Amino acid sequence: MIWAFPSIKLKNMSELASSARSGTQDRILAQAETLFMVHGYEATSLRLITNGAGVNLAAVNYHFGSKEELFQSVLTRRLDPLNIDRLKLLDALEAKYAPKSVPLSEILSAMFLPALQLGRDPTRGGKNFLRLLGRAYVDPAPFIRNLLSEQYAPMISRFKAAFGKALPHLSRDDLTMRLHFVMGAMAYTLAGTDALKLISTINPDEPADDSTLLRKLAPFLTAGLQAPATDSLVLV
Amino acid sequence: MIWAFPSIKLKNMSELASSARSGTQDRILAQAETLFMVHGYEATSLRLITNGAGVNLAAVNYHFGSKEELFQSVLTRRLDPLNIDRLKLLDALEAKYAPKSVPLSEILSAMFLPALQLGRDPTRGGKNFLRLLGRAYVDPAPFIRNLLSEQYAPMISRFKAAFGKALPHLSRDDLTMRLHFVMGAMAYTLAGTDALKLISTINPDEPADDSTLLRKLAPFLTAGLQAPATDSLVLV
DNA sequence: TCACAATTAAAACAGTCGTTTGATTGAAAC
DNA sequence: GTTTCAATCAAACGACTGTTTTAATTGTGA
Repeated sequence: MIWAFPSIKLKNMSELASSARSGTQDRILAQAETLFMVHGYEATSLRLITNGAGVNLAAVNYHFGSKEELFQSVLTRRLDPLNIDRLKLLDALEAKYAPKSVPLSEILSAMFLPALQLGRDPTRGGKNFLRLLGRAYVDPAPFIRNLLSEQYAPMISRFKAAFGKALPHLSRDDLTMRLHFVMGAMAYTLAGTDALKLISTINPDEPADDSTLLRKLAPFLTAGLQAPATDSLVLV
Repeated sequence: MIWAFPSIKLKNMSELASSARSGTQDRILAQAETLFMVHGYEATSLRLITNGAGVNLAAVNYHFGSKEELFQSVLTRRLDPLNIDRLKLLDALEAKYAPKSVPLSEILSAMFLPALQLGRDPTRGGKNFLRLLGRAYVDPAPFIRNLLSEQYAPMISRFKAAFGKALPHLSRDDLTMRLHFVMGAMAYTLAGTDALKLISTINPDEPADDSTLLRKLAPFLTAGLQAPATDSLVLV
């Protein structure tokens, strides 16, 4: 193996331009994004990706090193900018309301609006990537779990602090669990329209698009987060 | 192939007893339940299952027919009784409150209490099965999606009607979406404690067990379902 | 004890998997 | 014009996949 990651070993500007010009990396990433979304990580083979992208099988290992690193590249190239956008919005909100807490609905907006915009922008992955993200949240593969927790740790801790400030009546553990529920509802919503069939046959003429779903999700989560902290179930 | 499913071809009572006595089917089911839970369907090989169960590799195809049918057996042997319990509770509630609607928190109890009891009963799968179920909800494999929707269709439609009666202010589509969120939060909660690491480092001395999580989930969902139906996000 | 079925066992089947190798291409660099 | 090196290619690597086959073994009713 001479260079596992030739695209990283950039000596000058012309090489940067040429590596971007070739397009095989982008074709691989685009095809992998779609196939990982449809079939999941394990069930997607490199031959399926490379055939669909019209490139040689060895191109994945040459450009990305391994299948796991390809998946990581697929995820981070969209997720990094998304989380940066989220934190920028939260920064602006906290500056605006300081020293008071940011209203709950506004914190949720800071989480959702960047995802909504990304979902409507095909050049940034669009709906495909949102679904891939939702599936990644619940994938059992250890390297995906580690990848996501590293990728999300800074963003989540910032938002958790903001939520805690806006919801002073919740204990630390209660807040943790409720954020868990928020992530779950969001991940499941992103993960797939086909999962909707579980609940009911929705009107096929006007399919519930992802942006509608996300908009409907916000008031649901706001009310859930604001609920009193008492247990409502009597255990048997 | 003489008999693909010998356990189904039951000629008399003694044969039923002997097939249950052998124990290799049960050992396969137990091991498969654990491994499918930990690694997911695709990443779990039959050799991993049979080695762990201490049985011959061919035993899976002999007793269950195929890997997919093994997974189906793992799922349905727990899920069928669970959903029957849920519907029994809902029946009792509707009889008690008829002709008025069942209170929201009671409907949610009918969904959660049977799952809570199952989660605490190791002889019925316990926590392992609950996590397996949470993962199955979001597995991309088509046969798992079909399996679940068939398995859940009657239960969901009954509960959806009850929810609709208790939440008359919601349109049909809004109700559908909110039930979608409910299922998502529940699936994500069941799917894994390790997913909690995403949100925060929870106190390792007192790990949030599944029953606590489910009890905390109910007030969250109750408030979310009762939220007004207006969109709270201004789109850009 | 015999016969017959149910079950288990070892081995091979025909593929697919991710990855690596070695040769070939093509375009800059000197 | 030669050198150089990233990029691409076909081909093969060894390991693993779910499934099937064939044989041996077991347990049970006649």
